[in-house]
Amino acid sequence: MERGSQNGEYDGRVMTEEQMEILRKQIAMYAVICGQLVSHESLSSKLPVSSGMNPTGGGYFDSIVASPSTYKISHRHRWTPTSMQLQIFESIYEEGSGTPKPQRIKEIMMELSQHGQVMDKNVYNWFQNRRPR
Amino acid sequence: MERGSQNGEYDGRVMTEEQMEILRKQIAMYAVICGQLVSHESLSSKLPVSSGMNPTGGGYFDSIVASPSTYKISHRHRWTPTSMQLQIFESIYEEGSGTPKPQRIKEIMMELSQHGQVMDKNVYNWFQNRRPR
DNA sequence: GTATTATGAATGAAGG
DNA sequence: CCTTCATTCATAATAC
Repeated sequence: MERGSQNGEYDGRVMTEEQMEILRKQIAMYAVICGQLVSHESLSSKLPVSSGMNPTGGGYFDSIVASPSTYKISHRHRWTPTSMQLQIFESIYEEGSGTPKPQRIKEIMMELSQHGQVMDKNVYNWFQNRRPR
Repeated sequence: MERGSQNGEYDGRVMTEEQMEILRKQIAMYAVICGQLVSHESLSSKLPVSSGMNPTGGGYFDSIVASPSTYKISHRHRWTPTSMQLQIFESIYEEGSGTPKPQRIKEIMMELSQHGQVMDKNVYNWFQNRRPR
């Protein structure tokens, strides 16, 4: 569907088919590895893939991003509101009543999307986080 | 359609942010599972088990997190399922309809406790939270 | 380039 | 169930 932008100034939602293919392969590889590990859990043998994953609690995306450098899809893992969106957020926040209802969230999202890409969840999270901090 | 451009337009977009998120979660989960299984093979004595260890109630990833020395893990205030428990949760969730009855909760808790400390309430909460999110 | 801070996001738990 | 709050984790932004 339309995402409300006429200016193409964001690139966070772009994924090429090459990148999708990498993801597919990674998932397939993990599936195979897990299957093998579950089946032969007691038959310890060295895994060929330890470089591909980062079990030390770190990045989800590292192994994806760590692919060939021709990808322009920079590290836009996390949404950041534009300054205009922030102003709107703040003014709505001022007028009241905590975290808006889902219907209201949707409306706010629609308004914000005039000023940059945004999803319902982003709006929800913003209000959830705004109050305590 | 041409889609060879690397100039910053999104003409090659074939995947939405939501879809990317799903893939990302899949990969993350596999990474955790693999990490857990690998640890289990080589460091089986360090796995959190039900034998009364881990009084803070969280198996968490302690066995796979090569914990940064500066981070204090000792007090974990909220329960976190181990990856093995998560697998069990998910498979039960797949076959089931909604939140289980108290008796069933108890059974599930017993099974899960083979893989880390857990209480009835944790199981209940997990099923309560699983659907909306 | 590395360390720190601010804040987006995920999720366990409580309340209605 | 659904909504709300608290805690924690991850990371973009910033300071060093």
